[in-house]
Amino acid sequence: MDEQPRLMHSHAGVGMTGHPGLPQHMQEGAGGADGDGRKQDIGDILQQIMTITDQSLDEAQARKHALNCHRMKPALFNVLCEIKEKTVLSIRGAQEEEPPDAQLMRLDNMLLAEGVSGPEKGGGSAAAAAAAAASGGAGADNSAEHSDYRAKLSQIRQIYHTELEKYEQACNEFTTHVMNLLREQSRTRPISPKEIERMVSIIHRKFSSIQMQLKQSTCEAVMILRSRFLDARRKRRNFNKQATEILNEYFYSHLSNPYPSEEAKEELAKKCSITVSQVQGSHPHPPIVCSCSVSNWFGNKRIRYKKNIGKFQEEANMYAAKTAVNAANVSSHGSQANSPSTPNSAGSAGSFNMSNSGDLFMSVQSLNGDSYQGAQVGANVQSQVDTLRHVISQTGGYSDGLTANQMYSPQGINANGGWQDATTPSSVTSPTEGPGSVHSDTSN
DNA sequence: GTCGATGATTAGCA
DNA sequence: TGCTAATCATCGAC
Repeated sequence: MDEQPRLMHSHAGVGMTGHPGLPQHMQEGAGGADGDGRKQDIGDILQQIMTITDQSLDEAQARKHALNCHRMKPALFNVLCEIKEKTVLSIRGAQEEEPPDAQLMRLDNMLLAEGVSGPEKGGGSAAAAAAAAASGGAGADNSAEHSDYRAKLSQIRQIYHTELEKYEQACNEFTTHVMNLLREQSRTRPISPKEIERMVSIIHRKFSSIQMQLKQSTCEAVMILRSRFLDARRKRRNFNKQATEILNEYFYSHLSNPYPSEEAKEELAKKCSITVSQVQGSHPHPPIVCSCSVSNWFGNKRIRYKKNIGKFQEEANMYAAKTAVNAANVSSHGSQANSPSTPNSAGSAGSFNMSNSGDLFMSVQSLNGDSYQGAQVGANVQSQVDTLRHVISQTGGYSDGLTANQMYSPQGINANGGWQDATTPSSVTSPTEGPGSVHSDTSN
């Protein structure tokens, strides 16, 4: 392998005036007595090179060896190298000078930031932290999501490193192979060490472009994972039946003013087990159990109820009855169960008690009321109203305020399309204030 | 795949 | 700041 440089150097500087490394007898031009003979030598060598492929392997090997040992070989090698250098390589060289790849740097930075490359971060990546912050802290369900995220990220990281290792190994192997091949080839072809170096750098570039693809794919995978995780909060999860029932109970029992206070919302959220995964992302203070979804729910409910009262009538009816029955039960047990506080009122939990009866009355009455817009009151409503009246009269003694002749506005919605007293919903006097509030509600 | 229901988001308003 | 209204996007039944 090292024979070539040695051969080259052994002839270098021997009588060279023009081409370095070219023996003097080759530089003396066509003139002179032995000029023709030298031309003949070169011609012979070239001829042998040209016909080398036509020969058998053994013959070619022998020729090759003869050529390698030929006294003119180093000089010829140098000349060819020089010519090659001046033509092909100079063109190549101009293209090879590239600035450091900005995209590769970006990818590297991103992988580092995501914790895929570089030292492994104990708690996952910055993305995980950001995701945690975005989803409102460390809820129980979130920790599971985080661990899931971390596990997947770690998987990506592992794949990335395995692949990277493979690429590096393949790159080294291929480089060594090519270098060996070129060195071997340089015995018979004009391949200078410089060109070998250049070839190595070309190989490295090719491999780094493959590496960049790997990095790009990894970044994409991380982005997908991250977006999936971060957008999880955006995904809609239906509340379970129980939660919906609790919210509906509250809504229909506060129909005149379905604007729960913050405390009531939080209480409802707790009761409904509405978790941070259902938190509206824009809210700055999401507690572990958050009322934001409750706000959403009430907002949606109010709108949808108002838009299509008739459609919700049956539901209203059902919850009114349910609430009345609950109230009856509470009363019969001689205790006042607590329910989530009505707007800005002393709150209570558990099934909704008689404090809500004012709304219930209104709801029930409105089922029967002439002014009820679009109410499709079924034939059973009247009997239900009677039953409820009976129940309510037993529980709270509010029957005084409840007469079938009373006119109620459509479920508390005024002529302007808004709820009565809904201009300042959260500060409105609650119907829970007592029997008086029933009148105040119903008077609307 | 369609469609209604429904939770979430957004702009605009008071 | 909280509400309404419109809209988006997803779920779940069919």
